[in-house]
Amino acid sequence: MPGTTERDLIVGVIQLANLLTRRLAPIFEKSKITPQQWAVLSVLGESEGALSLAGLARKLLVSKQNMTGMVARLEQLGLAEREADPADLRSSKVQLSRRGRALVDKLRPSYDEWVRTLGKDVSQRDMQSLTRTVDRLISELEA
Amino acid sequence: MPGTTERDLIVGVIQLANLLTRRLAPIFEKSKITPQQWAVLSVLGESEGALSLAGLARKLLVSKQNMTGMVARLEQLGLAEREADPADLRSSKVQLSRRGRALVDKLRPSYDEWVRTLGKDVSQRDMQSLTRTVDRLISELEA
DNA sequence: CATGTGAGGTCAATATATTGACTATTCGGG
DNA sequence: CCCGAATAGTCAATATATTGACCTCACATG
Repeated sequence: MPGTTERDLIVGVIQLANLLTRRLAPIFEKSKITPQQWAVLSVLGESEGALSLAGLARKLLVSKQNMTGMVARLEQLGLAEREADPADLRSSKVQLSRRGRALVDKLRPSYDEWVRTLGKDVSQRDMQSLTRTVDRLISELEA
Repeated sequence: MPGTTERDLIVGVIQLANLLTRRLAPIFEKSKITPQQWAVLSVLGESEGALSLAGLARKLLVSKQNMTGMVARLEQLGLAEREADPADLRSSKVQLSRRGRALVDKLRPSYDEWVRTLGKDVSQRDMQSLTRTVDRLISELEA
């Protein structure tokens, strides 16, 4: 088959992740946040009460060191707040600031709409299959 | 459904990409290269003749600025070589060095084996569906 | 053949992400 | 009760990735 550039699944997933980030960025650009920052804010918005930094890192499957920086930047932007955890002197609790909450509420509809539009060239069945398989592979690789 | 933490497809794909990179790293660690460097070397290994930096960037769907750095590091490692393109004074051609070629040949089997083992908890049908849908979404987002 | 557009490449700034190394605190078992 | 192991967090180094700004060269159109 001449001309068929076999795209490796691994390379494909990494490229797709980069492309998603790139295409998503304009939605958040006016609010001066990045898609990854959105992911953190979104988790914070859905969590009852505050989360520890390590808890956030586990939920988003990134290293705690990475989360240290992410939260520091969100704090810098005035979107998240940290306070000491009285029950554990090592730990701190992170939560949305009032501005952070307002931003999440404001951006949520645009984000959801973008995600809905995403698979427009792909059948709903294939999109559901994709989500399921991605979750399975994540579980496999986490173990 | 209490306890069901809906994982967003976008977030899932990004997490999967990060996990794949993390789990793949040990294969390349002894050779002092990263999974992304492997991707570049692999493309160079399969291409007839040399590729321009911009051509490499297009093939791997990253910015030319990123590719500048990637190739510089591969050159630093003695795995790739650049030479001026006589047909275009702006451009240069990148190709594997002898050491680079040897490294690709050496690592190829381990990489292929790792990829084959990847979907062991997932049916072959779902893996093929995944590959197809990832490619479709990439096309959609590239447009 | 001159000029403007666009393509190839680099550099700088910044965000994301990893690991390694370290401190401080918690917690379980002897 | 105390001590070693595990957990929470930080800092530093490095790779990946983006955009913006800029230079050089190619090429088409007038």
